[in-house]
Amino acid sequence: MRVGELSRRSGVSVATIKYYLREGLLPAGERTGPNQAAYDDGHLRRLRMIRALIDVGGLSVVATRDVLAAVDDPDLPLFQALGRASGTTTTAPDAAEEQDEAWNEGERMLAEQVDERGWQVSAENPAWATAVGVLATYVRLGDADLARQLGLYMRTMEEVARHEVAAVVDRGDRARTVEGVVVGTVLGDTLLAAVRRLAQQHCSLRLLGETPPDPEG
Amino acid sequence: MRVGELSRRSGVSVATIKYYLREGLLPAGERTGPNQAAYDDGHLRRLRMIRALIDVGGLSVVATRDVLAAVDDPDLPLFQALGRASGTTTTAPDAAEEQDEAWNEGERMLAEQVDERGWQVSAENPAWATAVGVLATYVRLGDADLARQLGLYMRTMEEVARHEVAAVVDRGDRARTVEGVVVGTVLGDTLLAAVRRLAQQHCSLRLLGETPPDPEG
DNA sequence: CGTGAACGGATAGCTCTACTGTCCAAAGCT
DNA sequence: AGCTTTGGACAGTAGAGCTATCCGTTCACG
Repeated sequence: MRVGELSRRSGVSVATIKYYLREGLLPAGERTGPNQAAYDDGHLRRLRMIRALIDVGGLSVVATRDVLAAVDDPDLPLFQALGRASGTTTTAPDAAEEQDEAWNEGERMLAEQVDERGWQVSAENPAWATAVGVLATYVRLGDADLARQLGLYMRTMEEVARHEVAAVVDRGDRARTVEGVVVGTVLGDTLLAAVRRLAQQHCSLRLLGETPPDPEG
Repeated sequence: MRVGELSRRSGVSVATIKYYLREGLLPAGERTGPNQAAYDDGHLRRLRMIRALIDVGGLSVVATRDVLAAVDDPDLPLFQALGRASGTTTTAPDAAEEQDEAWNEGERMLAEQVDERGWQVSAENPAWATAVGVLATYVRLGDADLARQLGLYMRTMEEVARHEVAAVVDRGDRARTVEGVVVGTVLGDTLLAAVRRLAQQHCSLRLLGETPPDPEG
């Protein structure tokens, strides 16, 4: 198919498809002439993934490009492609921030918990800096007791991750597998956050007896 | 204190403080003359919160304004202020999207699980639409089996929410409590996502035996 | 074979967000 | 008195994410 059909079938405008081609999110079509190219179902699938990562996952165009590059790299260990994803999701802290007291306190908290739970993680994982940054922010805001939730978060996320990783091993096609992992991870963040809000509503109704927001009419 | 000191103590430039005042994120200082105003520690705390929500939580300026407005509204039930927060975090789906098959499928999945777990949540909660949107996206991408993780997510987030809600009830000052809840919820999303990445790395090393990314030198 | 739409490629322009800079007259400090 | 700072208004800026236009093919159809 050519770009017009790709546009019609994906719901993405031709101009935007051209933009994604320029930015390297979408691989070029197969050349069929000096200035003609053909696209296939792979391009269509890729395009739908791009829109999902951007619209639903909230990734930037650059982050999306990097994540997809990791998907396409056959040498990258599976979940490492994902560290890549998370690194592009959250902005890296500037060097200045890493030198203050709250940062050290946050890092201490995380290291302690990681050690206690016997997690095998590398400090190079961008998620490490992100987590420390959040904990440091709690400390700076004087809500350090919020950081006590860290143990709970680690316990529950370990269970989530165990299931997610287990659900992935039995697949065949690597490309499809990686795609599934990326989508599951990026969109999973959004889904988890939404489910958390629903759970909070449920639990606050249960425990605090706040009036339900439903006006019943 | 006046704006210069507020700037020095918060690390936010005077120009940006003026901008936040204009945009209604920061309440005006107490007038001490026709063109003079005084700010207090409350302003400083608020300013730090604004930076945390924007920089760490990833909220937009407008979303931050809305969340803070909910914090300031004494009539709003506690965790409903939060639904407000999540509503501004994720963009609402356009009406067109809600009419397609994948959307209905997603809504069916969520409703079934919510019913099964006996959750008391209202469909007006913006998190509902967000969750359905993610599930619908899974369906559209042909990764509907990812949606099977929904039960897992709901189970774990219920535990997280139960602890979070319980940790909140014993506080005294309502304003401080709401602040803590907002910070905990918004930054908690970021922290949970980062912890999930670390857990995924840990679990994938454990289960799949992928080589650790640490180059050891 | 002619003709009008669609194509790829390049480049310029647009809208929105989140600031940043400049100017002003009136305080404030010293 | 003289320099800085203030509150307030408003213009300008940089980057993100498209969108529009132009150009010289190329294709599809009569």
